[in-house]
Amino acid sequence: MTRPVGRGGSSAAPRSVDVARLAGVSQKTVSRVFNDEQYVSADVRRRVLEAADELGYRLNNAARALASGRTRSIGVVTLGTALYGPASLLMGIERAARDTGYALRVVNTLEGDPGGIAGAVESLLEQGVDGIVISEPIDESKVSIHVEVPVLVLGAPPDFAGPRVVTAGVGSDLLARAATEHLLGLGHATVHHLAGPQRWYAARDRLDGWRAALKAHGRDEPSVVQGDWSAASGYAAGCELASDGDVTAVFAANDDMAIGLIRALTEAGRRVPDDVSVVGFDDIPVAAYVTPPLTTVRQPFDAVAQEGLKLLVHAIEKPHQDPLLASDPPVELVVRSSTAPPPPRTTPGHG
Amino acid sequence: MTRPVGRGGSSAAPRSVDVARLAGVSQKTVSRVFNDEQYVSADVRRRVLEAADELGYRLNNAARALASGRTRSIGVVTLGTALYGPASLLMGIERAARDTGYALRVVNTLEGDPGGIAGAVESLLEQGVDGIVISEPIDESKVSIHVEVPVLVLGAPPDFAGPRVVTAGVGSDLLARAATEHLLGLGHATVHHLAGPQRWYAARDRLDGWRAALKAHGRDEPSVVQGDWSAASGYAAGCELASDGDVTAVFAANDDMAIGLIRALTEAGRRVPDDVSVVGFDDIPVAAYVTPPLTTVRQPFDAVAQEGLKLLVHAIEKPHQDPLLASDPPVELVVRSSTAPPPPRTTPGHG
DNA sequence: ATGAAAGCGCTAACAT
DNA sequence: ATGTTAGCGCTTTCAT
Repeated sequence: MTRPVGRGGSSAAPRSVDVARLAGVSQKTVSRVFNDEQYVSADVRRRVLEAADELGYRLNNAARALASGRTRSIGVVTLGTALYGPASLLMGIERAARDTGYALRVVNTLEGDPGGIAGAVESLLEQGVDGIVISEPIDESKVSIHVEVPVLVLGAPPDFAGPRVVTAGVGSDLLARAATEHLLGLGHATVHHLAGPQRWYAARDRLDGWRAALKAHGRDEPSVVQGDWSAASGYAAGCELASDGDVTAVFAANDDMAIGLIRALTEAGRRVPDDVSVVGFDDIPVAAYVTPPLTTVRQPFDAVAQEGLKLLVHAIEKPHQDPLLASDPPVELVVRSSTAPPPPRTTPGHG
Repeated sequence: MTRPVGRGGSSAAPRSVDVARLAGVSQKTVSRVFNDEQYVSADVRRRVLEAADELGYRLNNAARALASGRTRSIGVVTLGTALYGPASLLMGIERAARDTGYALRVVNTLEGDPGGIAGAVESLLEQGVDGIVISEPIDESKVSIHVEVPVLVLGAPPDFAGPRVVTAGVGSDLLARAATEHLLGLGHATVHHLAGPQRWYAARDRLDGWRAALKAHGRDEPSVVQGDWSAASGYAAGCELASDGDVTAVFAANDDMAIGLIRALTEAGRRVPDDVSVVGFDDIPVAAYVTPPLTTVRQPFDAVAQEGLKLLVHAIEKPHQDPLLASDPPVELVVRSSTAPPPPRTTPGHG
């Protein structure tokens, strides 16, 4: 109690001046060392580093950000679900961000959140970020992105535009198309689609890909069944589809729904893949081990995150150059045992 | 080109002085309004808010942090996997953090990362955080947490101690015990365990719970089979266990492994649950829809995250009070169709 | 209930 | 290759 604990107290964190004093150099030189600037002699650098180590010095990021105007951090807006896709993407983003030397700030938008994406972006801006990534956006009241920092939108078409917006990984329609064509190639007359919630761009994308494949091959487009990503909704859809004898192939917009669907089909006495083929989307970790092992399409989350971040960092650090362009991620269809040729038509007529 | 774009340029973000000027008050008053301090007349508050709105003013967090010494953000160290458990926990933490007014900074420790948890903590400290949460820690070279800020460890026993460490959600041994006792209650002579990687506290916890249940009931403790959380490792374990006719019940440390296990058992001709009962852990979204629907144990991730954060925030904001104590999270066993009484012993001897 | 002055710990711009 | 000076935009402390 005889000694103030606050400023100047014994517990105060060491600052760069303290290091400078101990190393016998100017404070600016310490700054140079910690910023890897050139023109510091090896000897001075060593002395500074030693002094810093001795004092347990740590750079103060707030001061650095204030003085430089750069925070060296990137904000990400996620959906706040533990769904495999979004979660994988987030992990990929963290890894990629760290590789490029940026820290990560995360804000969720729970579905139906007040403010939604716009609110999340606002909150990130206030926290201070050099760039923002919007992962798996959903469409809510036309977010007009009106921010000074560059924005990376992962998994939405470029019409999500704004002043400094870059996009990556928008090829999920291609993947959906590949899935549908796999089924068509097996000999199915047409393919039904169990769609995700249409507020999600990811869901719309897959719907588009399915539709494109059907159209390209001149097939009928059966009416779409709506799900909400959950296995429960897949189960409900399966109950509905099981009663329709024309259904021989279904493309589900994610694996969870595909698994629910298969269960409903099986319970209704329709065998998978003998009677009905099912393909999923995502290749979740258990996809290869459910019954039957699921044919599905795999998204290269890591690659998408990595490329996206490269574009974002470029936009942050070279604001006057043209933004880089994203390349389409590779299509990877994993064929397992939930798909097969359609059963022979035993009843040619409908009655 | 006739006008510098930098300082004082037209694109500079408005500061609190600008707001003050427009509102006709002092800069300090603007600060008061934005910090919800008392002693600001309703009229002045309104004028300040209007001015801020007009200019598009946003508080500068770096400056605030520098001046106040508080960052109003919490750092979380995660494992960098998209596994359901860790991902759910992270989402829960984000939500809870935001509810308490803190922003979130996230750092992964990929398994086998240089520096590991200690490195991640160091990096968070440098970024500037008021508290740290270590989610689902793994045991690597005895991390001695040596930091000034409070640390919340989620899902590890308190021996992970340090100066200002609080713990929550360590009851997963209780859940494991409940799972094992469910099997015992069904009449199984003993229960095998398919364990997670023992570097994870979560895995050890479950092992302990299983062991405790067996011991409490005076049962044999079969040798443990090691997995790595993946369905593939569960499958491998299943191949091994299928050949042992004594195995009638298995408790798997997570659902993914349980699903792989069931597949191997089924392929080997051992029916689940008729010949072998299996219980998983986590209640992943598809657990109810795989074949057979999985009996499993559910962790209240949200509740754990919320309680943990309450403790952490308390430790941050009331450093001189005693830390709050965590209550054990509730046990929730979800009984579905992968568990049943053991088959009648048709072959009494081993010949 | 409001304001003035000082300074948080760093980087930037300009010496030397 | 190294040092000096002046802020960055807030909060703090102390007046009033």
